Formats: sequence, structure tokens, C-alpha cells
Amino acid sequence: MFSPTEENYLKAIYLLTEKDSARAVATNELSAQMNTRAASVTDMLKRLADKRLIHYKKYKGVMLTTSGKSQALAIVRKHRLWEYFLVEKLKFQWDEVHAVAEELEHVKSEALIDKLDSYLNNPKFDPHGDPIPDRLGKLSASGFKNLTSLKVNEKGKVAAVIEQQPAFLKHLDKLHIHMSTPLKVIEHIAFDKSMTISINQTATVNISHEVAKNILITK
Amino acid sequence: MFSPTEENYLKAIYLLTEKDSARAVATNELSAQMNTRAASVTDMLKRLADKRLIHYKKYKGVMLTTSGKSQALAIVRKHRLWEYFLVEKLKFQWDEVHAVAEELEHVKSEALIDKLDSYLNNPKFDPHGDPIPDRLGKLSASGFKNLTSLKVNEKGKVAAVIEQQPAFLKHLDKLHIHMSTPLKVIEHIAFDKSMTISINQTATVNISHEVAKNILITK
DNA sequence: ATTTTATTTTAGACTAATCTAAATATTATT
DNA sequence: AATAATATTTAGATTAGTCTAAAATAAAAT
Ligand SMILES: [Mn+2]
Ligand SMILES: [Mn+2]
Ligand SMILES: [Mn+2]
Ligand SMILES: [Mn+2]
Repeated sequence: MFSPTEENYLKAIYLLTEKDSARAVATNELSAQMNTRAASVTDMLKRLADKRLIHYKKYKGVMLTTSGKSQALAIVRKHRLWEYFLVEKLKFQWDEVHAVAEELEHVKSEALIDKLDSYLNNPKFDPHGDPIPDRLGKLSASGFKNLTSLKVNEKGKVAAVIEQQPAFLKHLDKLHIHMSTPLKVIEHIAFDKSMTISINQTATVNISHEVAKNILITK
Repeated sequence: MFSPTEENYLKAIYLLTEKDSARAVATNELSAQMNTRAASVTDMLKRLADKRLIHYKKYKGVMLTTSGKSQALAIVRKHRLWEYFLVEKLKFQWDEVHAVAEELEHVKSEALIDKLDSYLNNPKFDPHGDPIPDRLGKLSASGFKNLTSLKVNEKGKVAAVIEQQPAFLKHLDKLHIHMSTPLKVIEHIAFDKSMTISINQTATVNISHEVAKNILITK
């Protein structure tokens, strides 16, 4: 149906507007996300517009059409299901799966992804806590809170990470912070916005604001 | 390293010479196998020769170099491991897996294929009885016999199929002939070379020479 | 309201992979 | 050995996706 490149552009537009789907995406934003030059983006935007996957007006940025969004959700679904498979079944680390899923997501087979979904027991969240769209593109509401918003003595479990670069994920590994790890806030340090937390009821450590703000928590 | 297209050509050359690796493959043979025109094949052969993956002399056909053969084996390994995964874990039918594996085989990750291999307990044969090369490209010897070569009253189990078109595989399904199904020869009919066989100690049927010669048997 | 800066688009070029039509080489047939 | 038939290669085009450099537009600063 669509080429891997077209799929990657659609996914990139979707991910940039995941929080605010009414907003337009700028050419330079996309060129940063895709590691291509702005001129290449403009070319591709014309092609995606011809295929009615995006709304595009010169110089005005771009938004997904209904059809484009549903395509994008299908790719995100595949990406996240494959990530789940790689971690749960093949025992990859959570910092290793993104690059591989980036290729697997382009394999064209409805049957494959539906059977994979069943085989994995229809998981709702991927190894980074991101929601996995169902066959119809529907996302589970997560209602996670940012770690920085917890008060002293409040507890919770790690539910998702915002930043997902391997360097950040490996840093969390070193702190023994993983998906579902229980955390408790010991102190907020006003000076640098850092936090002291207890991890898994054992270690007590200080983490920077930069780290804390990239961790989402559930009960 | 190599594009999916280059990989497909290498695999095609390998498969055409799997029985007799000393033999040269003709341009038209490849164009038939790849569903492209002869002119496209010639173009690609030049590129593969530049990369030292094949020995190519104009009008003289083509053979894999050592490097080309080891590349081809790596792709065949991926293809057959994915087929095994699709049948054993995702419950695909044996006539449905080839097309999907044709895409999965191009995913670039050593770790992925090694972990998949372990996860599947290092299978030696794919769902069609074809040997799965190991990490080093080594193939298990199979020693299967052609069903047509069995004498009356000789028994054996289905070990592999030569023809692998979905139409043929579905025909075998209808006869309840699958991998490992026990067969016994009841009679050879000289007139049309057809055979009467018992399937799974229950049904007794007559199968054409065309069918019989595409079934391989083990003890 | 100009001018400067930043963003985006256009123009033109390149590579991989394909095609058709024409030219050339090889093989088979008389 | 000459001719006919078949196989292969070359020539020239096309499309997707990319790039750099230049031109055009929009936004920010004076
Ligand atoms: Mn991708
Ligand atoms: Mn993820
Ligand atoms: Mn393939
Ligand atoms: Mn197979």
C-alpha cells in the first residue's frame, strides 16, 4: 500500500502531534525527526498530500487527514507490538528494541500482526509504557502522573518513560529503575529541582530534575 | 549492508544452485525466478559483480563467490527461521508463511536472528522440510528419500516437500498429508506411475506421480 | 515600516531499481 | 557453414527518495 518511507513520515507526523493532534507540524520539525533535509520533506509532503494522507498548505505546516491518522496508528501499533514481543519473548533489553521495531513495523501482513497480538495476549502498553493501538486504532487511556508531581511520601510504580534514548534507558537500568519498579518520594530539593527517592524499598538516591521529569508513575 | 533487492537476487541464485553449486545460472532463469525482465537482471548482475558477490562473465551466466554464498545462506537462514516461527508460534498454515518470511528475512539485526533461533530451540528444518543453516551457514544433511522410490509395503514419514506452491500444499492438506504424517506404499501403478498409499494408517488413496514425486520421506 | 534572520520551497542533480525497444552474441537447425 | 531462433546485453526512460544551492516567503528585530 505505502512505502516504508511514506510510513515513516506518517508515523513521525503522528508522534509529533500525539499530545495535541490539532496542531500543525513544521517542515523543519519533520526534517529533524526524520534525519533528512527540509527540501526532501517538502517533496514528500507533496506526495502524501496527493494521496490524501495529509492536509498541506505551502509554508503552513502539515496535519494528518483521517485516513493518514488511521494509517499512522496502524504503523504505531505494529511498532509497539513488535517491541513488546522482542522484550517479552526474545529477552531484548528495553533500550535495544526501538531500532529493530523500526524495520519490523513495515512488514505487510494483517494476519501477521493480528496473530502476533493474540500470541502476546493483546498487550495494552509497550516496554516503554506507550499505549498499543488496537486493530481499530483505539488507545488505552493511561492516566499516568509525572514523577515530579508526586508529594513527599507519595508512592507509585514506574509506568512509562518519556525520553527513550538508549543512553537514558541505560542510566535508569544502572539505578535499577525499570517498568513497574516501586518508587517513593523522600524529598524535593528546591535548589535544583532534584528529588530524593527510594527505589524498590531499598536504595535511596538523588535524581536530577532532568531524569525525574522523564518518568511517569501509576498507582 | 545490502539492499533487500540485492539480497533477493543472491538468495535466488543460491536456491537455483542448491542442488549443484558448481553450475552457472542463466540470466533468463533469474529473470523468471525474480519476476523481472532480463535487462533488469543484467543491470543487477553488474552491481553484484562490482561488490564481489558473484562471478560474472557476459553471456556466460553467473555463480556465487564465497562471500556471496555466505551472504545468501544468511538470508536463507533468516527466511526459514521466520517460517518456523510463524508456523510453530503464530499458528500460520504451511502454505501461508512464504510470502511473509520473504519480507521478514530482510530485517537487519544479528541479535534478532540469534535470539529468535534460541527462542525456537535451534530448529534444523523449516515447515517445508528445508534445512535451516546455522550461524556459520552449515546445513544439516537430511538424507530424505523420494516417495516414488519406496517399494510396496515400505513405510516412512513425510519429511519435506519439493514443490511448495500454496496450491500444492493445500492439496496435501486435503489429503491429510502433513509434515511427519506416516505413509505406507500399497501399490505402484505402472500405467500412469501413480501410487496407492495408506495415510496415517487410516485412509488409503491413489496419488498421481506428479504429487508423489514432490514428497520426501524419512524413517 | 524596513531590514534582518529563519524557514520553506524550488531547481537541478544523483542513485537504485525497474522497464521497453533495439542491438549483439550464442546456440540450434537446416 | 550459413541461417534462423533464442538468449543476453545495451541504450535510453521512468519513478522514489534523497541531496545542495538558490530563490521565495514568513517572522522577528530594529
Ligand atoms: Mn520504520
Ligand atoms: Mn516504544
Ligand atoms: Mn525477500
Ligand atoms: Mn520454506
